[in-house]
Amino acid sequence: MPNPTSATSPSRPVTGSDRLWDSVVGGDLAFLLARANAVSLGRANAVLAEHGLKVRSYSVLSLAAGDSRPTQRELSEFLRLDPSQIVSLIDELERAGLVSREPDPNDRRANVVVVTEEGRRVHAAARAGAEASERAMFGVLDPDDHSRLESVLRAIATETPPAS
Amino acid sequence: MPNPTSATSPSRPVTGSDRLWDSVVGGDLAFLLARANAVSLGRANAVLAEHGLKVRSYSVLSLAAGDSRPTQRELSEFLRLDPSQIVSLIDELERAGLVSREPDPNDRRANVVVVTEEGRRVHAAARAGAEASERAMFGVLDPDDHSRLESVLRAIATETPPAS
DNA sequence: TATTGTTATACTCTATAACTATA
DNA sequence: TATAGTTATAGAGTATAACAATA
Repeated sequence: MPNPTSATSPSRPVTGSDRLWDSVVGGDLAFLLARANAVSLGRANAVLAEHGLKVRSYSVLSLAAGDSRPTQRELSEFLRLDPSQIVSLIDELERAGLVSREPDPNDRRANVVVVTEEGRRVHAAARAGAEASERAMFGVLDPDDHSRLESVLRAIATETPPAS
Repeated sequence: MPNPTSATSPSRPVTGSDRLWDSVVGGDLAFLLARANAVSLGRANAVLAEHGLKVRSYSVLSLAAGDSRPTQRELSEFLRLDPSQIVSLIDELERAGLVSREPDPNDRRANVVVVTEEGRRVHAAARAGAEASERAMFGVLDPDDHSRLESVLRAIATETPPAS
């Protein structure tokens, strides 16, 4: 399979390194996945920065805004982040007045994360931006391809991690 | 769309955080992309570790093994890593005797990275492992879905990065 | 004894700037 | 004046262990 960039992105200034696409890694799905993710992450962070958020804090805010009253432990499991990282993310969101910690009535060890009114407003605005950015990347897909991509990614994403 | 993990990964122990899939992020393509990439990266690193490599060093080794004699600058551009990161990656590979730096006859400022015989052997073995691991993840796709996924990812991956 | 949130620490990654030798 | 490789450094991100309160 010959140089794919020249076919898919003809307007981009061609650099000398484009010839390296003709290598093993160039056709590697894992490599493309990493690349695509980097682009996606960069765009999302750029959009979210306008709302004082990053992908991480936006994820936590979204989950809090879902009114499911997650505990920090649940956030940690779901986002696959260490509990200590959740602490700093919530500290940050709490300082910004977007969420607050409430004691879990079922377990006095646990905190439950709830969104504030301000948090709801910021989340709504940030979500609109994030979705627009997502449409800019994935919107070209017809609904069929879109749902196919979603199910493929979900299948990989929900595979149990390497049994270490 | 209700809890997808229970549908796609029924054997995984169900944790309390699975209920959070019913949130905005749960259906977010960017989120799924990040997850899928994390899984893919983790598996690749686990496999490559058996050969003393990581994804980064394997990529450099692969490009060197492609006999295209890339300069460090080209590797930096292609892999989107800072030139200084390429330096340490090549230092590492050179110490392990897998690649060597040769002066570029066309430009005395530049080095060209070439694979050694030992590097070729290690690369062949590592590549076999990496491809097996890739088949374990993506092999379930029929050829049609496989090429569709490849073209979608490539399209996103080769988009020009956010015009900062 | 085990678990939740927390703190502290160290280690990897990433980004930036400066320097040299060439162009 | 600009570019290739290198070095140094600081920041972000990540992983680990320990601790107090609670289960």
